[in-house]
Amino acid sequence: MGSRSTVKRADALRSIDAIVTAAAECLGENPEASLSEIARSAGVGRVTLYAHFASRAELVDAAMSRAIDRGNQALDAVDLTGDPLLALARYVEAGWHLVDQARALLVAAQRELPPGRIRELHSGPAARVETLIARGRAEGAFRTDLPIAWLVNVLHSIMHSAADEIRAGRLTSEHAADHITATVLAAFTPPGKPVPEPDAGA
Amino acid sequence: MGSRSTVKRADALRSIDAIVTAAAECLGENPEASLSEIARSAGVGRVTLYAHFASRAELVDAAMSRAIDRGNQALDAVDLTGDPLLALARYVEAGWHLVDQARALLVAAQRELPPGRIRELHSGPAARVETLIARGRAEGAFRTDLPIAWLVNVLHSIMHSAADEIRAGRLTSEHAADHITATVLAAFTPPGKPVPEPDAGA
DNA sequence: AATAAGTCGAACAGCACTGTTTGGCTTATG
DNA sequence: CATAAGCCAAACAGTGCTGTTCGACTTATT
Repeated sequence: MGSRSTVKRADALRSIDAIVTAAAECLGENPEASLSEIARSAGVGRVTLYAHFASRAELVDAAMSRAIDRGNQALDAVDLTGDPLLALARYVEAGWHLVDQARALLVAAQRELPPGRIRELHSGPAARVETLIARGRAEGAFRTDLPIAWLVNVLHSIMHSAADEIRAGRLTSEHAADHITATVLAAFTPPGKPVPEPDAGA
Repeated sequence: MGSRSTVKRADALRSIDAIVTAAAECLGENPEASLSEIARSAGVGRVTLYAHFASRAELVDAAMSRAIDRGNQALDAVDLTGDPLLALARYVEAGWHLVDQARALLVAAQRELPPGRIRELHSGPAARVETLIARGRAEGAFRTDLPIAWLVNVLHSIMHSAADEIRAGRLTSEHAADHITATVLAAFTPPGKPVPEPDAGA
């Protein structure tokens, strides 16, 4: 689905880009932002917006897809090989930031998009973490007494909550990554084994 | 604030109760539930609802307050003395259930109520956990390298995420408490000390 | 320069919700 | 049993959004 006609004109592409950007921005601040607001913020008429996106859902989907794409690109640059503990730390360092930005956008997506679509969009990042955790388990670094899906969930939920804490002013972005890594590494440690000390990396 | 006139009549009290109950129920399923829906579900006219609650916010506040009260009562029955690890396990056992029920209600509250009010309502349960964690730290059972507020946050955010997982069908309420406790106990373990094995309690 | 594509403001219709009023009815309570 | 308190349906006004249509204007493309 998409380009019905042969090709889009340059200014149309520019408009579309501005709209999606503005959508990500507005919905990021307020998940209930109206299409009028978004159009205004994009420096574009409301009608133009409807000319490119048939419904609110379609726009939210586009904004979310772009955010995920950007995130995937950023995550591609992260080295997830070597010591699973350090790899996980690197992942957190790069990832919590993305989660922070996409936070409210996700809220909007959860309201407007069917749940299956959300999971579909998240499948990329999720797979990355899953394989990392699986490897860590195979090497004895991570616990095997809890399902992988649960561990993935714990990681993301802690990153999300850190984002909330920052917004509430109870946590500085300075310490966020450290706190998340310290917490998650401990949570992933197999029962009976000692919790890793922070001195290792950096 | 509350009863302006001398006393409320019995049927009025019954209506109010039915409304608040229905509100908790409806908002628990859908945070955007309209006042009409709630009134209908309460078996009461829309006008009656407005007779008792001046605004939507007022009703949400009432529903949330009651849920918190109930939660506090349930938590009062939990023994938080003795081994901090076991005490925390008992807290989770009793608490995750409450979080599960109040989950969507909280979402509604976050939209309608000022953030300060939310924190105020949560101060009861929060204080409970805080003192438990503080005691566990003093006894060397919990880590001291992360702020207490962060640990409290981790606990609640994991309980919340478990509730989400259950609703998504990826986790059974059977295993929820076990997973949460296993995760949180590990996350709270001081660096260098071994993660507690699950065989202990039960 | 011709034309198809794109943009825009204004205005329309439709919807759902909030909050209020009116007037008649039922019921708790003294 | 009298009456004040409470209940309710219907109807109203007001708001803010979505999605569409229209006609005039501008701009990219060939």
